[in-house]
Amino acid sequence: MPKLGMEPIRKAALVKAAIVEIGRAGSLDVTVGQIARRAGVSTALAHHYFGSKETLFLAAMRHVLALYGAEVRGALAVARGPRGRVQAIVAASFSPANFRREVVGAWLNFYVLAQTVPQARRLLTVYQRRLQSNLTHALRPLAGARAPDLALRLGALIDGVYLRQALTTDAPDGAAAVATVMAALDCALQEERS
Amino acid sequence: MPKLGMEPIRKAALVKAAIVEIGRAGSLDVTVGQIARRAGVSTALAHHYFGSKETLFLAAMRHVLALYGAEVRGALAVARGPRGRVQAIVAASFSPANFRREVVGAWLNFYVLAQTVPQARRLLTVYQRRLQSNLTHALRPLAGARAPDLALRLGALIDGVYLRQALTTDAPDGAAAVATVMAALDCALQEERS
DNA sequence: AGGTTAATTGACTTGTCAATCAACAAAAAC
DNA sequence: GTTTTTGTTGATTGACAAGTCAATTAACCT
Repeated sequence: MPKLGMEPIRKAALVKAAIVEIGRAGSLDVTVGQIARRAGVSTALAHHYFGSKETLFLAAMRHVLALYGAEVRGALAVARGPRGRVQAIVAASFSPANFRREVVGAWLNFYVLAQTVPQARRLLTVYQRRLQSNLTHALRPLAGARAPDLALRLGALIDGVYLRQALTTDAPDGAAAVATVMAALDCALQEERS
Repeated sequence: MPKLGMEPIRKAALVKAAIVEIGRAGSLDVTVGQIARRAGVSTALAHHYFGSKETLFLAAMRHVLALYGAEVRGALAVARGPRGRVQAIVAASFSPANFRREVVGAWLNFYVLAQTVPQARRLLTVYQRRLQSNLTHALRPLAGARAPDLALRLGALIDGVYLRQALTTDAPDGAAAVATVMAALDCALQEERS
């Protein structure tokens, strides 16, 4: 049965399964067995490729963060004008891919993981810094010296709206989320002009 | 050794110990043994009074939420003017008691608990609704019909700023947090006036 | 004094799960 | 055609933790 070149395929499947299981369970209390079963392999294989549950979790985090980063870059590439760039970042944060219940649940638990696992914290910190930096650059032409402060505010607002999604039973509404954040932006810009 | 009327004392001690341990561990992965030891009792006693780990966690949540609610009410009682009322709510959210690392860590994990335990979700939902309602009432004289929308935005911003505290290694800075939120408020009010 | 009740615990049961290991299958290399 | 490498798993181990129980101590009541 063994075919060659399985490693990347299995790893990818396990990472994806881990995200799904964490999202479904809404907790990091998922067994390697659950993840492996969903990926269609044995627990031993999961350990074979990742060495430990923690490593697998970290790989899952990296995957989610990478997806998000790619989405932001993609949206930025086609965005026009400073305000368009900000909107691109916000919209990417609430894109259907990132704003699904299971993904939000996984994010929430990655925050928890970051409390205990230094490497997880580092990953999240890097993400946050990059978001902050992206927002600041996009805001610079609009808000000048106040750009960093505004970026902080908008970044926190994005996180907050995201977090609240974890509580509501309703289906996620990305458009409404974007509208909320963009309204805050416009109000800040109006303040700027005056 | 047994003195009478221990129940409320033990329960309180266990609840407090649970919050501390959850905050310290940064995760719900704390054993009843750890909590009991910190409270100075045996694991059996913890089960005797609470019946299950989950019930103990729910009691801890209720305690944190009650503390927060009391702080908000207290601040509202002495606040003057509509803007003062908003500031009171915000300041209570970032008061030294609520903005300590361990408490923030506990909050974060209560969000996680709410993913799995319906009653935990109900508790958090009630808190959020009350915060929303308080903010809306305070904002009504300032923002009129836009009060609900603004309350939503400010509420999410509070949550976001709070969440970010869970990641930084720095000591919490409640004043800066309040400033961030109040800046957003002022900017929205300025928009209103124009 | 004797019975009831609250407080308290150590020992035990039961279950679970991460991680390991020994073994097997097939492709590749020689 | 044997040997090595890669993929794969069932079975096992060792640790740990939630929840139970029977037994103990002391206060309270009458």
